[in-house]
Amino acid sequence: MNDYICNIESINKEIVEEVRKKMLSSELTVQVSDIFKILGDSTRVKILYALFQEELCVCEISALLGMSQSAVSHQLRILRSSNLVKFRREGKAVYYSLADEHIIKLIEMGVEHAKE
Amino acid sequence: MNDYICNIESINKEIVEEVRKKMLSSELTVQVSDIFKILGDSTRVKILYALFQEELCVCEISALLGMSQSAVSHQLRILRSSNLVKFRREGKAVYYSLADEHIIKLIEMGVEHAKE
DNA sequence: TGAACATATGAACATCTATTCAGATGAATG
DNA sequence: CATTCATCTGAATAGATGTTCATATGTTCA
Repeated sequence: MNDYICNIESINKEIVEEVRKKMLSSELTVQVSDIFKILGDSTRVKILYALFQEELCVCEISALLGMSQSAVSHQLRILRSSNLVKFRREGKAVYYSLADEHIIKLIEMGVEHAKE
Repeated sequence: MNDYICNIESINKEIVEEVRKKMLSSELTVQVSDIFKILGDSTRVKILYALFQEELCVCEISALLGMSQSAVSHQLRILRSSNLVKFRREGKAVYYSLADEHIIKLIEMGVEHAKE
């Protein structure tokens, strides 16, 4: 980027500084946007919402969503590594469930926003 | 994808159907994930959070974030087209502000989640 | 009107992302 | 222990995304 600074009345430099003080830390902002990035894919939202209703194994999820088992598994990996889901093995099947229902509150709030 | 269906006890087909009934509509899910997609970039979260503090013009935002005017403008275009920000022209400058503070509630909830 | 300034935009580019495909892993079962 | 089944994983690929650069637009002011 260039270091261009516009000439709008000098007082606004103070405003910028005031706003800067109230900003979230850069790390926190990145963490927050990382969470939203995970919710920014409809497949993952569907998986989370399904697991909110019921514990499900991989093949049930792929049947529910009409997606390949592989695609679902890749997305589950992302959800696992962000600690949004947990899983247990039962024989050949692996059952997934929500690690924390808090994430559903976020989704529901997104739903509220979308409905407006 | 392949149409493979696993052989887990037949009763689970009923479970899948039960869950399917409780799922959000596909369009709504896409709309929701589209909102999260917008929040899934730290630059946009920073811009929204800054505008929550104060109405700002483009060059103030770019000074605040240490980003080029062009990059900020491109992001503002995305925020504009999702109706998250509004703007008014004042001479040469264009001042942006939040269209709806509701989006901040979402961000704050993301912050809560991130802090855990 | 022309120069200076603030912002917007299109093209180009590098990076990231989601899915598919092929094959590996790990558990049950005969 | 070989086979079958459910799941996982790595490589490949196509499409999306964010930034930069150059330039266009629109406003002010001399």
